[in-house]
Amino acid sequence: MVMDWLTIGELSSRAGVATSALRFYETKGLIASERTDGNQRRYPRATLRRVALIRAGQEIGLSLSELSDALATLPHEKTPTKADWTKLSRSWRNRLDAQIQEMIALRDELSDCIGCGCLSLKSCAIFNPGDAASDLGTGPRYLLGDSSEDLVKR
Amino acid sequence: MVMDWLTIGELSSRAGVATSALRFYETKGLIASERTDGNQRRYPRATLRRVALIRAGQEIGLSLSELSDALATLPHEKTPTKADWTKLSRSWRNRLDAQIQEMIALRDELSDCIGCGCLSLKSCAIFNPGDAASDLGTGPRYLLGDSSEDLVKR
DNA sequence: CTACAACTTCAACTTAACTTTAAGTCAAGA
DNA sequence: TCTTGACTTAAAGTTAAGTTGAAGTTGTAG
Repeated sequence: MVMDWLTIGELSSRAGVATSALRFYETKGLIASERTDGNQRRYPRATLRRVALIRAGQEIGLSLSELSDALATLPHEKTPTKADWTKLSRSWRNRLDAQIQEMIALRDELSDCIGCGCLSLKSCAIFNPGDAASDLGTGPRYLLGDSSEDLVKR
Repeated sequence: MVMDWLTIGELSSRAGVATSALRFYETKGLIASERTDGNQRRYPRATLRRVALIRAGQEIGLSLSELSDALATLPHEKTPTKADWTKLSRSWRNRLDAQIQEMIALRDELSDCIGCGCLSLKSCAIFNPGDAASDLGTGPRYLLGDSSEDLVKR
């Protein structure tokens, strides 16, 4: 007795995602459903894989809005093709690679720091405002004209 | 004319952190200040380095509450010793190393995925609920008794 | 002594990704 | 038919790490 349409509860337990999250994804346009006469959601089976992609993408570090863009190219009612997936997974892997490179660079800087004991912060890349400022848009930023000299004195 | 105490504005521009953030850090106990007769904050010079440590720790991916624990061992009014810093930076590097290892594992799984085209998700570690569930406490989790079979059929 | 920049507190707002609650409707087994 | 459990919506709550704004006070240069 294979169901072609899943209730939100079925999708929830099979995909391992709370119903509230599924409704939330739907408001964001990440997934889509049809309605019964009684106004209840029914999801096509392909949504199962769509949700799996969302989870995988989040694992990689993608935000829902980024995922929204990525999934926009895939059909809602059909399982994505091999080509679809190859394209997606390749770009995700590249992203991961870049993230890994960044973290390795950070670790190497930190290793240098340990060596210098950070009693002379001047030589310590991790404390260098110039570097640290290239972070997220919001949050603390180093102001123009600042130098790490200030951290060094005394 | 070296000042031994910094106003919040001075600390802000020298550390590259907004005054609002500094007040916020103070409410969290990450930094501490004395007050003038007129109730204005004055920070000891060592706070400069403390804020630098906070920034560096955030860069590593630590939350403020984790940093709170880490900084709790350091004196507020004095520059940390070489031993203090060595201990801290070593543990941070280990943490970074672990993060890097996790990401490399994820990338390798994803690489396998690309190979298999993910038309047989069964062999695809990245879609495996058992793995994905070991994530953050909040957010979507895979429920007991689920298997990735559900994602595979059809 | 007067301006005015810099400071003060407190409360409300921001974003992401959901969860929780309230109040009510639908579906299905006994 | 009745009784549950599953579903519906809308609004409010959650956490992190701050930012913003309002209303008032302090410090200092001229």
